Amino acid sequence: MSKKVSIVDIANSLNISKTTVSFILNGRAQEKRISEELVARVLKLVKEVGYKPNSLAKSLRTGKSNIIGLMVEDISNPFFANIARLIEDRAYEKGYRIIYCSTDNNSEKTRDLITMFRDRHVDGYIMAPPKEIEENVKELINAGLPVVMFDRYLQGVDTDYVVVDNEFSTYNATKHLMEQGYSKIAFITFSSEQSQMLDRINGYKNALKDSKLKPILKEIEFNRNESLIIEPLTAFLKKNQGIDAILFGTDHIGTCGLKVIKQLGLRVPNDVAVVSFDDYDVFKLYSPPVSAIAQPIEALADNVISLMLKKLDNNAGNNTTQKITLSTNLNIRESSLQHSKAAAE
Amino acid sequence: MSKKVSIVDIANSLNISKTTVSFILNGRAQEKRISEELVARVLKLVKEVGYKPNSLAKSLRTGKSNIIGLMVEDISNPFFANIARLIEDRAYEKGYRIIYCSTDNNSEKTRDLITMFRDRHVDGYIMAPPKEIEENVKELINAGLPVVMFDRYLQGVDTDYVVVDNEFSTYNATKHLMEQGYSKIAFITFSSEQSQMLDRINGYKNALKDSKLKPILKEIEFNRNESLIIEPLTAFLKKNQGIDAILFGTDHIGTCGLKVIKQLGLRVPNDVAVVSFDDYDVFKLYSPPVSAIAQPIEALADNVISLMLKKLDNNAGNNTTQKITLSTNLNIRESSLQHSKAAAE
DNA sequence: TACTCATACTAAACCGATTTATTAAGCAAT
DNA sequence: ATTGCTTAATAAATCGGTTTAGTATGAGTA
Repeated sequence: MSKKVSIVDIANSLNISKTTVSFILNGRAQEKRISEELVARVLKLVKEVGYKPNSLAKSLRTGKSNIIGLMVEDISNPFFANIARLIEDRAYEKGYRIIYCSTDNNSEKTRDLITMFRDRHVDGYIMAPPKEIEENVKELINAGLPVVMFDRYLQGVDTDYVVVDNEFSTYNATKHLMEQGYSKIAFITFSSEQSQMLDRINGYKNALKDSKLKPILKEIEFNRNESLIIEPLTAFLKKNQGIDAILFGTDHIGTCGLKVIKQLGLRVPNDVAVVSFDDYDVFKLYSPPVSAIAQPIEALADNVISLMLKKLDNNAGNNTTQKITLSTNLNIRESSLQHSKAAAE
Repeated sequence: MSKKVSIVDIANSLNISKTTVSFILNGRAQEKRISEELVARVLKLVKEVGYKPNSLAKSLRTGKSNIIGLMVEDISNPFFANIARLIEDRAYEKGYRIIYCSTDNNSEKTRDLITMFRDRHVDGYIMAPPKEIEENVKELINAGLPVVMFDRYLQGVDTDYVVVDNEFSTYNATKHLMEQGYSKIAFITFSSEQSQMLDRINGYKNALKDSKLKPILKEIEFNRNESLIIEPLTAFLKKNQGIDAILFGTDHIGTCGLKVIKQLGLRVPNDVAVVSFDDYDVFKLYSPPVSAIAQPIEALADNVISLMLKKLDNNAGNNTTQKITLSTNLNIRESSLQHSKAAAE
């Protein structure tokens, strides 16, 4: 019905120029020596008719949008959903809005999304990057656009990022299992060449190396269809019956793993001990409760958004990058306790 | 570096008018009788330099953005995260992008978000609405903007929506508990005046009424801080020790409920049987597995996006609204089976 | 009186597209 | 030779803001 008021309508109503209105609304009244009396009249009318500047037009002219693009692997994954939520909250407080989307770790789709973000003039990019987008990210950086990564980073691309100490986390969790008397410890995870996963694998291997134990590594192809994860997992566990402990690489694979373990009727920890990366309701509520490597989600989100806001502030300024590594917390629960011949019976 | 090419650059390079370029790129070359030879030359150059129209400018002129605004209660809640993900996928296939955000069931924030969406010219609104935004939604509809609701709807606002048969779902679940021999059945849920919750409560009450049992209804204030949910829940369960079964109103309250039950050392289903609305990994993996009312998430998302795309297509067209109600599935698991004095011992 | 300078605004260009209205050239018919 | 009709293209207006460059007015001063 009422076809939204524009800045021209405001100007005409008061018989003044839209320039003046613009200056007033952008807080440049003093600088431009506009009389306090006129400022008051303009603000009054603006409030009365509920005028809001069209941010599209604004963005077109200024090149700024007050929107931050956030790319996660999969928004339906609890880890990413929670981080996204916290980032959204912090950004909102600072007057920024978030557009988010899931990359599915698909490089092609991600490139597509980057161009979409780009021509929507988003002010900054926060991402958990898939592989093979190094060149695209470099382009962004060369164009002077702020980029912050989290969860993982791209080798050879100099950006700010916030990650956790993945290598130590799995090292520590594996050590814990060894201390509890387990020796045939498997690491099951999604196959990936991403930094975080390579680090997790290294941590696991190094811990075993200390005691000259052999790694048992199983990598599973990610698939949105859960049964395609459960299937190879089941096959693997059926075959490798010597395994006495499993470390899962992410919450999702851990959850699937528990389903398989349950289905196979294995007792935890008597038949097999379990530790998973990422803490999650499922692990806390499982019987017995499952030990987990908890990532500091709030701190992650806080650091990510702080870095981004800092970069947005001094847009021209220094281009030193910050690389932040946070530590995790190993929450030890019953699923990974005492394994000895005596205790096992 | 290279300051993005615009339509003028393309036009100048070929010594033609930008109008011509625009017509060609929008598939109006035939209609505008532009020679095939010129069309070819333009398309060639466009591909060569990788020109992409600035969608901000496009939106400003056309009023269309190819963006759909999606407002959920909380993106970190698995039910909403999953729906959001499915909707995002479907929309993406059709060339639409999604901006989503969490309302927190906060009417003030939601109004704010609506204005933000509005001046970003989103083409359509998909929402799980909080209360007291009837007027704002009516405004959208009056302005001819497509609105589709899901999970719940607003009394007195005539929009398309997709919901599940909440009333029958809880009726059915309650009946199931009664058939299994439970008689002191509590319904625990977040307090809310929203349609879906009122229906769930009604279904529960009606089932009890059939057998002249007394309802035991506990409503808990939602809070992002989990301990503020756990606390009153614990108090309630400690006080009402006669309860032999609980029906939880959502996945979140159900998860919290399980934490409390575990903490209090109650056995399921011997001390207390459990059924929850929403199916969720936690329920499938719990020991014993928890019975749940599964919403047809894919069907929900499919219907929502289909309705939206249909409305976007015939933007002018008919304004009949469609109200779709889907049925749920009661997945019966051990947590709600056989209760009798004999079986209980 | 003429010249400078501050004050208080404003006209017009611009961002990058779409869309409306118009035109120039060529040809056929009157 | 004029009119009329295609064809093939374009100039200019528009969307709704911001920003640059400029103007009208009156007071102060040499």
